[in-house]
Amino acid sequence: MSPQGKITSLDVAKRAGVSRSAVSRVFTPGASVSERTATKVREAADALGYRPNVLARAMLTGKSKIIGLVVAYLDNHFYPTMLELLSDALEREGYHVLVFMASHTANDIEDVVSQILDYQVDGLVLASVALSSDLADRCRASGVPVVLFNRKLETQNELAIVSDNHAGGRLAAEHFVQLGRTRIGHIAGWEGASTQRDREAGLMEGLRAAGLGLFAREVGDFRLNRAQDATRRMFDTDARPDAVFVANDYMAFGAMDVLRGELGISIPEDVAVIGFDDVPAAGWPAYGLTTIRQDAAAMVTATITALMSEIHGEAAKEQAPLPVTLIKRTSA
Amino acid sequence: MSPQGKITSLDVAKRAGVSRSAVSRVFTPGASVSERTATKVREAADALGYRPNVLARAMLTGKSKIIGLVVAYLDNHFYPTMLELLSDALEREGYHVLVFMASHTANDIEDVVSQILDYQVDGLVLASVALSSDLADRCRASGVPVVLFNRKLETQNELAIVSDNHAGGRLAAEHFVQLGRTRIGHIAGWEGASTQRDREAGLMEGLRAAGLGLFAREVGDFRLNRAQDATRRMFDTDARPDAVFVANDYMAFGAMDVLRGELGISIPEDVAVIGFDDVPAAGWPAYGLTTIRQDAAAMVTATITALMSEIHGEAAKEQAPLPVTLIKRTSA
DNA sequence: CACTGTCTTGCAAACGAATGCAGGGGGAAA
DNA sequence: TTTCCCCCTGCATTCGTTTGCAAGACAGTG
Repeated sequence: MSPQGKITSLDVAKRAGVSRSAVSRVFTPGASVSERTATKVREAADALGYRPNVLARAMLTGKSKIIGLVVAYLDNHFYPTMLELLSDALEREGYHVLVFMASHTANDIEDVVSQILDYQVDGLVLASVALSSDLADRCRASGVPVVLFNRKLETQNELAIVSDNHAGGRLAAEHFVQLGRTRIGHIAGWEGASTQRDREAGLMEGLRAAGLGLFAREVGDFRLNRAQDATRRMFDTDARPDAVFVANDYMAFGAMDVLRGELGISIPEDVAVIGFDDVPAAGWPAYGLTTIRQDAAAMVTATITALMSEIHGEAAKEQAPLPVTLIKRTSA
Repeated sequence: MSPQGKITSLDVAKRAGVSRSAVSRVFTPGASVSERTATKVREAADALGYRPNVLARAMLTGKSKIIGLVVAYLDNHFYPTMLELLSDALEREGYHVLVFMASHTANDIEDVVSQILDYQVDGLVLASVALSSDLADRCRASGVPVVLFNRKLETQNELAIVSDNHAGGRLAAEHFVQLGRTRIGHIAGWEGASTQRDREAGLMEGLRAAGLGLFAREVGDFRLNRAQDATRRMFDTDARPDAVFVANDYMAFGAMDVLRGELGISIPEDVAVIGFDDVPAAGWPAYGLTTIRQDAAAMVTATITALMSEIHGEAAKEQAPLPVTLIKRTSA
């Protein structure tokens, strides 16, 4: 009970009249301790306010019980939601989340991942972050399981948890067609993202099936103001689309604001809008955004399942894309 | 260069033909190493892909370079924003953020904080989380600096970073008065929160100064659906308010949705609405929410300054509440 | 009473790096 | 050339745990 310094297992051991090993065993589930010493130790520990030092344990066991999360966009509400679900679920498993922002430049991911590995994380979740192949190798080399969240790599055989983005794009196309729309525009996200490519490919396939082509296309890079600019460009013409598929809800909000607020276009009468994700705000009446829902909870569950399998040595099996649903609201 | 196992400083030392100490010193800024061995070591380290183990270093130095963050509401976009700023700024200082959700029950904060301390964090940020006084003591006892973010404790002398919530409430009142509104309602947040109390006290003071009282009051607990219920209750009467001060933007969105969508009330003609925080969505045309802006960046900066002072042993000086601004948009 | 088997428990060696201390080497000054 | 001093470097200890190993305790059985 040093006034300022930490109390160690040795302090507890002394007070309980046992060895450090005994103390350790009391706090190690499944270790062999008699009930008598266990209570003695627990009493001493409580009295002193002792708790095992996770870092010291981590050194020895090689398990830090921390999962690194690299996340790029926190302004798109899909990711805070995901973070909350992930953190909650991991806490239940005795893990915790160390957050790393990759917001700045694109190629500092290298640095970021290096820093994470320095913390001896037990696993790594990369949320909507592109991973270079040599970086992937480095991670594998250091034996840390990596899961890509909402992004996949064609070239690598990394674990990737994604929704069926292709099907989602196709659903959007089909809904537009069913509404009788023919001049369909697309506001794309960042073109380096697999999600973007898949969603757009699905859209194109759906249009083609109805004998249609893409009427207009602009890039919004998954950023709000870029999406707004994209919208302005797309509608600065006489031949305007009568429907727009926006690659995610976040950008769709920006697009709707421009359409309604700046251009006086009414939704869905003049232009129907469909987004992707189904973030909470999509359901708020101010937007009433028709969208393709990704099941964030299922994605997180799948992420954790995969992570835990890998951590426990069983190679996680490839995860099929998770199903998406068309949520009809007022914007289309 | 063991195929799977970690490479340690010993591996690098062998390859470079020096001792472990030399390697350590190369990676310790300010240590005494000759340029010649430094390059030798760096070469060997690069070749092997060596990076110092942060956990091992942490044990010895007592500095883990990790900051714990406990956060309750991630659905209110003020907090993701804050998290992004905080994480970015801390990364710049060489720290990282370990996230803990306190979303569930109220009294598991005890557990949560204990768990955090197990990780030997260098500091602790509690965002909109109430801290019992004995818990505060335990933190102090373990020598971990604690900063309360957006919440303060009357009884304790904990470091607390808050905006001038009182002034904010008063600004809202004054703006309503200036607009000629007289029947002013208030949708309160969680009543245990100091922010709520201060904002309401400021509102009341402002009203009183104009010879007014509160016309209606309901509690929304900082939750969206509770705020919507609160709005329904408040307007389920013939004597309706002509202005509402909602304790944060997040609830204000819910209130506006109910007013416009369900009750057909127009904003600001029938009812003026003012929120608090100025989250990004408040500026989106769909809401155009007039609000009291908290400067999240300044709050984060102040948080980090305080934290770093305490970590480096200089007692951080008490931080005055940060100024707030009335942002006029279309809702009032 | 002796023997064997099952539980407990302490000892000591890890884990990977930082650092005080003392010794070695080299350069500069006389 | 000698002496002195400073700069580097290696040794060994330390941080707070876990865990294999072996010994001790104790009960059950013949």
